[in-house]
Amino acid sequence: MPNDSLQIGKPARGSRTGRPIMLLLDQLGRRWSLRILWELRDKALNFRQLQQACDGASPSVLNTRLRELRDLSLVQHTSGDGYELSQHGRDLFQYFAPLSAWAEQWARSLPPKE
Amino acid sequence: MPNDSLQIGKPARGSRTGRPIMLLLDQLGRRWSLRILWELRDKALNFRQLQQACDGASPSVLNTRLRELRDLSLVQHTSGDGYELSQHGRDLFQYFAPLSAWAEQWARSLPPKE
DNA sequence: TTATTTGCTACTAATTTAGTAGCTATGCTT
DNA sequence: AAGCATAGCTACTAAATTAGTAGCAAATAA
Repeated sequence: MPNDSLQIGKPARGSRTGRPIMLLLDQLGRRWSLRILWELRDKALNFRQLQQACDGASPSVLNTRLRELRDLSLVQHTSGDGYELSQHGRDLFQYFAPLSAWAEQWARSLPPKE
Repeated sequence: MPNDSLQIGKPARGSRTGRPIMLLLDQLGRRWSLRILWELRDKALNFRQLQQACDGASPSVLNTRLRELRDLSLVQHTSGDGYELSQHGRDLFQYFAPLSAWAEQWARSLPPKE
């Protein structure tokens, strides 16, 4: 089982530097990463609940993404409640929390049919 | 030329709702999206400069991504300077600006070799 | 013991992205 | 005007990622 998780120091996919911000942008740019953090924002979800919350994302990608996010200490798996944001995950989420409101405004200003 | 850009109201890839936040998370979860916004954060870059800044991302994806981001009014193409963040793009970037510093802290706290 | 739930793994198909080449339009420069 | 350079791509194939479906093993519940 190959582990393709990102690592500090080890350059991210398509980045030669390995700088933390690049690592982060790379990870968040992988499909379902942001969504997972979003769905776990205020409650733990078990694997299948999370899968549903993510519109039925396939278990293989979801599992891969969860492994990566756990490796990066953004998500953790508890025995009782399933998956939840770790302390780092919650810290990070602070920055994204306002995005929902922002997106509503933004969307209203977009030209229709687009 | 098929246009696969995301649209408000039209559900995002893998989302049935079409809610703006889902649209946004979907777009930002596409490869190079976040990176492009990041690289354009404080200066305009022309196509090839942007390509270099993005570690040589292939022109085909880059162009696709730029088209999507332009459709979503996050990036704009000026005749003189190339690509730059639009007003919306700059607004959005505000939320990401602190991530670099955050990522540095986060990285330090990660277990080594991981 | 049997059934359910949970967290996956395995596999193939489809889609996305990478990588490379090169075309077109525009603007120099000579 | 002819040639060269630059910018913004398009086209194409190959590789990698993600989707979609089936189902298994361990833990829990009945």
